[in-house]
Amino acid sequence: MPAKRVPDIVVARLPLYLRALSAMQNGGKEFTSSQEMAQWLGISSAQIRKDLSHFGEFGKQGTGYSVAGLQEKLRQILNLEREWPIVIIGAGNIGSAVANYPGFAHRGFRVCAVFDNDPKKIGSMVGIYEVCDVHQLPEFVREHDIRLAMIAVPAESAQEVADLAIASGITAILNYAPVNLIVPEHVRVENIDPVLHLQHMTYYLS
Amino acid sequence: MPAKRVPDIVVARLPLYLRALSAMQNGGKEFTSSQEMAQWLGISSAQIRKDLSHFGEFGKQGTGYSVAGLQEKLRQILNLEREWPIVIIGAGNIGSAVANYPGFAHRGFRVCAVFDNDPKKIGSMVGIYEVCDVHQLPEFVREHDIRLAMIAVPAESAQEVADLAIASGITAILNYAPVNLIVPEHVRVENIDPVLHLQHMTYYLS
DNA sequence: CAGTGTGAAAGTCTTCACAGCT
DNA sequence: AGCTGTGAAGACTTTCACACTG
Repeated sequence: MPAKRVPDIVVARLPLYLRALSAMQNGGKEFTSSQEMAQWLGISSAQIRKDLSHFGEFGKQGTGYSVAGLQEKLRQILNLEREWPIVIIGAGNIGSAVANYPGFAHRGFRVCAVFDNDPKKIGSMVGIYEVCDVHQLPEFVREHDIRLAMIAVPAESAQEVADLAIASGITAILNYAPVNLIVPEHVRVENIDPVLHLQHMTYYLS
Repeated sequence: MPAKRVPDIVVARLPLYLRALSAMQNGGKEFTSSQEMAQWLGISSAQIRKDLSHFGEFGKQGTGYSVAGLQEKLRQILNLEREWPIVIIGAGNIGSAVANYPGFAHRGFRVCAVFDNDPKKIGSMVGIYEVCDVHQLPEFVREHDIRLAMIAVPAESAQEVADLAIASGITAILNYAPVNLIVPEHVRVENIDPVLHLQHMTYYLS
């Protein structure tokens, strides 16, 4: 499918397109156009067409795109035709909230376990999950062939926990700790730090 | 300060620099260089120097940057020398986790109230906050002159809630709902959707 | 016609490489 | 020597504008 190498920034927009298409489908739409999507997303229609053109020709001239059809294509491209298991490391505020977040299930992911190193938390329930000892992480990850982890531990422990996860076979990390993780070449990290966003916005608040 | 117009992408990196500098200061460092920061952050030293050069000359040749000094400069640039009050709208999983997140206090922000529209939640406690009726939002925002809101409500209500917040005087929104908010020119929105990050990463997991 | 797919042009961002300061 | 600040070069991204198609 990736005829040539596709810029990462293009790949990053595909999930956004997918999200818009889902919303349109819920609204009962059957067809859409690059213009309509563009308006919805606040970007240019040319960009959407160009982005999609990296992967194939999914539209019909004069008609636009089938909402269901384009969704399916994007799911294929993003490897979302299967369900990905995820582990959460850290059972504090954020870890618990993420574990109970209902938004994963219908978008390709399933949280399968929550880990922590705090003896007080191990064994307790976080939603439907019993918190496991982080020492069991390697075995669990290997046994269930898990690639994705979300890290929601304090900044001080994040690197350590990431190292453990990677040694266990994790190759993609969504990191909620406010630190830059150092990881080997073959591992991808994305970060979520709300404060970074807030500090970005305060620049524009005179 | 902004000699000319500074690219937004440059502004977005300043908080990252600030975060790295804080960590260095906690580690007892007094001076650093663009190279050291670059290594820490996984970007190029030239980029850091170029970014900073938009705002002034903060380093000393041969020596580098004073960790404390550069931090102060960045705080000035980002308007972080004051503390910004924030309201949270939505007292579910995410809203509660964010309300109790200890990471705001020392980075320039203070959560001052949590709102919801669910009568079952209104009046209950979320950490140290009593959940207020969202109908009180306009008055509260005006009275305390609040500019920043975090939206953590279900996707279906997010736009409605954003409109209310904006009408009340909010001009910057950190949106946790998985939808694209449509807002007037003068309002800034940043989005956090973990699923977008996960879907981005699965592209690279064959 | 309305709307795609796409080269070519324009615009933006990053890296290079080096003069110059400490 | 070591490291900054910065024009100029290079790389990357977005937009334009139009031939073409259903």
